[in-house]
Amino acid sequence: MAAASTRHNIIEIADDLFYRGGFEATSFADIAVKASISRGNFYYYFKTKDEILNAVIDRRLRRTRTMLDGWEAQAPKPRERIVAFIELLIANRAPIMAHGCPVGTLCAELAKLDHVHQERAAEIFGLFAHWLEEQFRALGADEAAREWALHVLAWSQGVASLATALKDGDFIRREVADITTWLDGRIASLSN
Amino acid sequence: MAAASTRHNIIEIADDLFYRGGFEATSFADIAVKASISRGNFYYYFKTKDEILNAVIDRRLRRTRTMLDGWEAQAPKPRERIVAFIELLIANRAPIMAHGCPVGTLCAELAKLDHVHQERAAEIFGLFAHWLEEQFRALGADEAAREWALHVLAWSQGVASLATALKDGDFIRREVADITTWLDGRIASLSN
DNA sequence: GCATGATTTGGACAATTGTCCTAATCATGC
DNA sequence: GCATGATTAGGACAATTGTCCAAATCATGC
Repeated sequence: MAAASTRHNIIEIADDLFYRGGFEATSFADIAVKASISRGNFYYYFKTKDEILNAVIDRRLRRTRTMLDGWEAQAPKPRERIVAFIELLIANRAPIMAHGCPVGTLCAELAKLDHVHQERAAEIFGLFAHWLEEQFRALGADEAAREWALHVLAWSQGVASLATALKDGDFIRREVADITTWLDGRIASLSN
Repeated sequence: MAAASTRHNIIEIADDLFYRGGFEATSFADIAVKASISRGNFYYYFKTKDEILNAVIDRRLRRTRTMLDGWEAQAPKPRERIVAFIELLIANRAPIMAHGCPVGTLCAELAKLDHVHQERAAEIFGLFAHWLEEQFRALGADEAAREWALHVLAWSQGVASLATALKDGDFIRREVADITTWLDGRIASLSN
């Protein structure tokens, strides 16, 4: 296999295992077995565990940007774009109930480990926050744009967190409906 | 030292280390060193790591009940009781920014580990949810009590989660103010 | 002050961890 | 078809993990 594709394959599998089992609990051996390569070959691509983590965070940053760009391309109205974000909770509710939000749980774990890459992981939140802020700004919310963006982000995180603990999928549906109602209320308040 | 107090001391230190560094990342050795006992003595009290985790969850459940009872004793009005819960976020904002919410992060980690005790840990959320529900019921919110209780809980979780990632203490203050405003809005809606 | 059980000690244990190395195998250009 | 560099394999390594044990020390009742 070409080097680039092997490398890509390792990152993809590490990404998935980090999400499902956590960063610390996932070993070199776990990734190597799942990627069907030897541990020695693994070392050829990544010298340390932090290097893989770094690559995984890079991948998530890239994929997040792609997803956000996709929503902008597909939905012309800012409201529909924000709704697309909120409904991620519904689309991913099975994995969320099993393993939580990929962003939130990684940030939480790295905070506990006091890991050097915790700020980089938090950048994924930064992407969402900035993008949501832009959407609210496009809706006409100038001063409140940042605040509302963080609010939507925090709300989603809370829903994911509680859904993981309580294993309640209906709760996600209800909260998503509430967030949407809140959003429309904000939008309505702008035209006054 | 008496056996009961040694045991209690171990649990107390394990509780703190689990919170600050996570369950998996905290080793028997870490706890033993911090508790100033030998690893052998540790084994005298707890045969497996799951046993300590179980004891720590028990302690957290007990302390949560005590805290909730305390709020009920100190504040006669349900609104003030709920506000006391919300303001936990402010009182504990330094540790929250460093290590997240003790309940949410433990539940998230145990979910990833697919740990047998994950339901027991989620019971701590259950205590808060049930207590908040009772307060809303006392305010006159019958049908909505459960929904509002879970909403407050999720909101708090989201604030903690984002504050940990962004290391933003002011964000906590703003969101706590928003939750309080929301609460008063709900209360006002009940008297109509 | 002796006997008994509770408590503590220090280390053994097999397994697993992240890291690192050497030798083999592969692909490619000439 | 040979030489060269990229890729892979397999295992060594010291450290750490959770678990477990036998022997020593302690406290207490008689």
